[in-house]
Amino acid sequence: MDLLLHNSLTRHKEVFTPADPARVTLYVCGPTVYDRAHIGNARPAVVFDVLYRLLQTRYPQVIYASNFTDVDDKINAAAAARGVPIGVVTAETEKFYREDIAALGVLPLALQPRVTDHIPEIIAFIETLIAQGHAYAADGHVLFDVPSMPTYGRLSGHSRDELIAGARVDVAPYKRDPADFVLWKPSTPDLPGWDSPWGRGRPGWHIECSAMIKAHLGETIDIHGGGSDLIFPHHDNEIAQSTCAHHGAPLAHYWLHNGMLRVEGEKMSKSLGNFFTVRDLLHRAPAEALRVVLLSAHYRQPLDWTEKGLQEAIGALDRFYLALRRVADIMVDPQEPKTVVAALCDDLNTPLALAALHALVTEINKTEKFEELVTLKAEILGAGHLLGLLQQNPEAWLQQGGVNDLSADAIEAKLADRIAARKARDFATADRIRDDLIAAGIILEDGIGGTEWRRKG
RNA sequence: GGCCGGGUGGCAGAGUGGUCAUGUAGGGGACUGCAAAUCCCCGUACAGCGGUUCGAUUCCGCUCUCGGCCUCCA
Repeated sequence: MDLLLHNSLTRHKEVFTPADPARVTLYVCGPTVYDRAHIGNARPAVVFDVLYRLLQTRYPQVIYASNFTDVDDKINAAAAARGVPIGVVTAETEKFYREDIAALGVLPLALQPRVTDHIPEIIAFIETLIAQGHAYAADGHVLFDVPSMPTYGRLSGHSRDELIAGARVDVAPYKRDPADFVLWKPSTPDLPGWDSPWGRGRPGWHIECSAMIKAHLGETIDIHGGGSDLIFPHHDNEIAQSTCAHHGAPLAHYWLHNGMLRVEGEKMSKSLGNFFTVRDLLHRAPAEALRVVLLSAHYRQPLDWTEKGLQEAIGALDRFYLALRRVADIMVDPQEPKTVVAALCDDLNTPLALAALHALVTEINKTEKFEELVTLKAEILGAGHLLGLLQQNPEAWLQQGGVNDLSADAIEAKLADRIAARKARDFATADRIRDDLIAAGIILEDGIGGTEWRRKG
């Protein structure tokens, strides 16, 4: 089955054909490490994790890199505000990011390069651009010469003229052309800086991705991903730098962009007070539920983060794990179901994949036949593996609770009392015990094999 | 102002030129001591106006409207 991906470059779905099927390369723009990851940061991490998982089922080697941008004015500001060295902010934020993203079931990446580890490569890259006549030094800066690249702005659809016409900021005097952008800029002694042919300075925003892609993946990669807000200027500028440095070789064949997150219908912003960090949300809801929310809309669509949506995600996982609990004793080898694979192969249609998973769950709930239970459980777990879901013990999900909740032992004791009461057909006592447990957030289910319990999500 | 992308049932959210999304909420039924869970059934959703077509929610145009980017941003 072909894998179709929507290529932002052509604005069409295209069949994915890697340049070298033996070595598929993927790069996704990572965070600038100055503050806790917010839920919007988590969307590309989770979405491209699903792509990574899907690619791994189809190709023997997938090399996936995502950067940490650890040189940036926002970092400088954050460090100054806290009165700590920049390295403290970046090291701490990177650690938090890794923890938060791992909690969301994102597979670890082998390549997570940092800008500060690639300064020589960046300087070399800039020197190449100057030598090729695509960049120039001026007033301690090095700028990319936009008019030297006729196809500049193709990804975003912006022409250089439109950019200049729509410019809302004053043009720096050292720029030859108003559209030129910074590759290298001077640093004052109090700011991080490195010696360079143009004096002590630091890299501009876009150059690090071009340099690190070249260093780790090569001149041309298969897939480049990131948030849609990066299309312009970041990705257009990456394309400009890399294409010009590499004699016209494209930077990436396929460009994928995820849509932006909103919160309760509003733009997420610190000033509105609706700025959720992943950490905050992990305290309020199970990580797996956050992941389901992030996959419940197609990655290119905007996603409205709502409390209702989060509760629905918890409900969906309850349904999945309830079905898996019923077949907990059956051992299977996970197998990717065709319906889910087909959904994901159609430009990562995760809502459709989730619908297909619901259909499998309905099927397993309906059947008593052992052979069907085996097949369906294998497929449900296989779907879960592709989506990064359903990898925990059903009881772990269904009985997870907060620290102040009733302990499992206490619940089991009450359950034993109730079973005795029911045996004696003392339903008044049995119902009173059940009501007590419901009040404590415990839901009971009397089945033919005994009574099961779970915590209300 | 420029460049993009949307408007689907109470809500969330796929998709399609002509019988079905799916989930959730709601109504009914089966099962249950009663529940819970599960299963079954139900409600004539495609912003508006034109056009193409035997037929459009799906294609084209216009209008209205929402959002992203153009400035740090996933």
